[in-house]
Amino acid sequence: MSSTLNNTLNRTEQREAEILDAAMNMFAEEGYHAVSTRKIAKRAGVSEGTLFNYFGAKHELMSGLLRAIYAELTENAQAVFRDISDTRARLDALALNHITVMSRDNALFMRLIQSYMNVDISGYTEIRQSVLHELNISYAWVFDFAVKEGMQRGEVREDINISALRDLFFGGLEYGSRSLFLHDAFDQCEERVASLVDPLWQSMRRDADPRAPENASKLDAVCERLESVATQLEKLPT
Amino acid sequence: MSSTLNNTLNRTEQREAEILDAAMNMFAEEGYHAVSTRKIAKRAGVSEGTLFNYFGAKHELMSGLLRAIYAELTENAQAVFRDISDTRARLDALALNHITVMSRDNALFMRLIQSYMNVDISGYTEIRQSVLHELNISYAWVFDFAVKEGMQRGEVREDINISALRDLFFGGLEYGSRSLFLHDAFDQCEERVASLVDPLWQSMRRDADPRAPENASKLDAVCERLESVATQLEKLPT
Amino acid sequence: MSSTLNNTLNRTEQREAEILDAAMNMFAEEGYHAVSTRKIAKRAGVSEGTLFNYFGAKHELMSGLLRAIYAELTENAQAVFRDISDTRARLDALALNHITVMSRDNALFMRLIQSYMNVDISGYTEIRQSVLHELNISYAWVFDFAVKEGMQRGEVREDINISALRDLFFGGLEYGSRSLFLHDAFDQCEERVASLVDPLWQSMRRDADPRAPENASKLDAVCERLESVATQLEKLPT
Amino acid sequence: MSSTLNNTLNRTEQREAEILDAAMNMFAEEGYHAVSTRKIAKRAGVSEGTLFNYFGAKHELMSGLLRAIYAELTENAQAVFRDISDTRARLDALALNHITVMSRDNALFMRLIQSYMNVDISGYTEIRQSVLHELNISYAWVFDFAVKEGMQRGEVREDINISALRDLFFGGLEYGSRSLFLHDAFDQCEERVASLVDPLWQSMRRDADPRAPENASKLDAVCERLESVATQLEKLPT
DNA sequence: GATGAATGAGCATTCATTCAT
DNA sequence: GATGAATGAATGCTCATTCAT
Repeated sequence: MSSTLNNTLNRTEQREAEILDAAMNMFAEEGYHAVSTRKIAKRAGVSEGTLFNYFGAKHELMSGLLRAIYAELTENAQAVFRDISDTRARLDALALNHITVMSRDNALFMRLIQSYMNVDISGYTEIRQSVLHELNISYAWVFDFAVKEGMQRGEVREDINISALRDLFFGGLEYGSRSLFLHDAFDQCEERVASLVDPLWQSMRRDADPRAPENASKLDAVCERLESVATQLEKLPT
Repeated sequence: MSSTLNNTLNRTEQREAEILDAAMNMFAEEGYHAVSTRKIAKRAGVSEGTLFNYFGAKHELMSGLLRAIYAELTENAQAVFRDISDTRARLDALALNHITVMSRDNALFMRLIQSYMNVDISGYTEIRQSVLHELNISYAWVFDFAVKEGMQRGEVREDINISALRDLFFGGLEYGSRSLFLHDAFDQCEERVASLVDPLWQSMRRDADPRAPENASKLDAVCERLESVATQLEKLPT
Repeated sequence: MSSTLNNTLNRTEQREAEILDAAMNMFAEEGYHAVSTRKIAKRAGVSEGTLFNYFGAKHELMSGLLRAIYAELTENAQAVFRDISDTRARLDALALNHITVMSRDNALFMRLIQSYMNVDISGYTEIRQSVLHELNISYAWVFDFAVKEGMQRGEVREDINISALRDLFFGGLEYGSRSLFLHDAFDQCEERVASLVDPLWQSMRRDADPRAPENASKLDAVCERLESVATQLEKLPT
Repeated sequence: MSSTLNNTLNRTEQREAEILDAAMNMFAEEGYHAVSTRKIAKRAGVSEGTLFNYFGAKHELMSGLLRAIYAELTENAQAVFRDISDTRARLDALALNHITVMSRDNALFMRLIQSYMNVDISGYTEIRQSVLHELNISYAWVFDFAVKEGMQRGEVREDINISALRDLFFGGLEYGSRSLFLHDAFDQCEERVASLVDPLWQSMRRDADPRAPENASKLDAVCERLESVATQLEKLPT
């Protein structure tokens, strides 16, 4: 994370990044509520007073963190759109980006998010105003954008339920990320990403499903046979 | 929840259910850390001492709750297997069950789960021993069971990545549930469930995908052709 | 202790003894404040309610215990007076009795006493009314009695400070007992008792100090010599 | 105690001393368990938070106190060794120091010690590691040092049981201190100290005991006799 | 006589936050 | 700008004791 947040700037920005970095690691390791501002300050090498000079409240550390992470996620996504134009390849790249960022620093990002639900939201009615929700919404755009461009290019069908596919996409990635973590299997990240994206892609792509090769070829065989029968019939004298 | 936990029993079981009920609602409304044992006791109409006589620690309220919910989920799943044998129909029913239980009582179950991640798990290394994880694992069986039986009956292909599909299934349901909540759209629960299950089902079912547009048009063409052939044949002198 | 407190009687006395026995062991092992009435009841195999039926308050368990122990101490002391008449031998026997009772059951009696200071006495002004003080006073009689009888028989000097010697006697035994405990040396109990009593005995016994044999015989020699010189001088014609 | 701990220092040391002072008095008056940190903080004029900023736990107040007291005891003892060289005089001075420190501030030091046994030690097996034990051991050196130097100078016999005498010394002082307290007799402190040390000194000193009454009267007789003889000799014609 | 569920005041300790220096 | 001592409300939990059954 250091490398991400600490891109050298002036002194105060440096400090801010150090504090955020410390908070990031500690929240991830122990959870939001288990970490005191005292400990964060100590780990960041500043006094408690200074910490509160930079971030007016503990929960602002959390928002700061989330913003930084979503910023990174979004930045990477933009690069994906710039560099890749095939829709399927874009989805793979977005998924890989998501799961990679979420899993970096010991695979603890999801912990942050989950911690935050309790911090930021003190009643479900408030969820709509939460920082997390706002970020989530604005980031979810990434999936929608890829899919809609795919439609325009004719790669993606128009009659899909985009909202359901989005939920499958992000939900699947979150669970998938957890699975990888639990099996210490981050080296299989790419295969897993492919396995997750594949079913979604099949259900949204315009072209025939190459996944039903058996049926397809059966159908082909039938058609062929039928064709020859028909041809023969047509040749018959009436 | 009340209706679920309070099936009349003896006095102490009644009490236990009342406390669990109060805890359930308050955790859901305000989050685990935001609710004190004091408040839970008051809401349950007992003294704090009594609360701790029933549940030795605050986090045991949480485990108690989770266990109760997973028990219900599992029980319902068993009914699904008993009453339905078609695999696709089973997946729909399991998904509906999941999303229904998760959403009941103000749609806050997911909140509980997420709260719990921070309670139960104070370092990621511990996740494997957590109550939540244990329950999750033992419940996830439900998806695997449906799929494997589907394979035995020849309804489901054998070459699927069951783990990835499972993550998509539960992750998608979790996000889907959140979406429904955010749009106050629980009345569209069934459609949404169908939309979520559909892509997964398409990618695992054995038969050709009738949805695949290419095949569909091919099939249409074949049918048309066949029709005309048949017509001609009928005109043949016998 | 069981054997001491449980001399079979009727049912309720039996119960009372069982509770006292449990309390004794637990107070000794963990200290008065570290043991709850719940735990004592459980160890004694009765309900909490029953415990309070027998002993109206927790601190009465303590008084009960102390009374039982002092009763035993006193009883043993009476046997000493009955069976032994030599004062030095009596002091040795009393000391041995004291240190033995104090050390029995894992050498934890002193723990009880010390615990009790804090229980019973909530201000130093109250010490005079405490059960412990009362028992202490009435038991301290044992030392005074031995010494005073020794005086009457001429074995003990009349000009001693009996109060100071008593403090040395009991204080020395308490510390001595602790020393034995700390060195796991209860097998050397008798030697230690002798070493403790000896200095006190020397300072109170009437007869010449056999410890200063050198000086004593020197004095005898001088006296003898002087006597003969004097006798000779008296015989001289003036 | 105020005078001892508050020797003006900087602000925080001052505060620390104030808290320790409050704790000292309250523990002494009411006992460790009967005093809450709330009350101590109030008496010290600080908030509870501050109290815990200075002393991380209640029991550290106790250790802090004990350390301060033993430090004073040890310091005074060193002065005794510096200023006095006669062994008997040293023992008297050490005893007076001990009983004075123990009795200061309402004669409650022993209360502290005894309280502490229960705080620090939750099973007898732990006694050896307790702060109190450690302090006790390191302070007991004071007696041993005096006695061993006495041996080197030939004032003290070599065949004594130093451990037994040490137990009599400290045990006697503890009980003696209690006696003085119970009789409101601290003005007789010095006589009492002499009475306590005397028996011990007699049993360890090298020279004959001039106190032995028998010898004394014999000596008186001899002196008388010698006087008369001398008188007669003076009358002799030279 | 025995039980054990219920009580609620009390406890040690934590923590985000402030503010004088 | 930085500090860190000070705060005090709040927290999870314990426990001796009571009393309806």
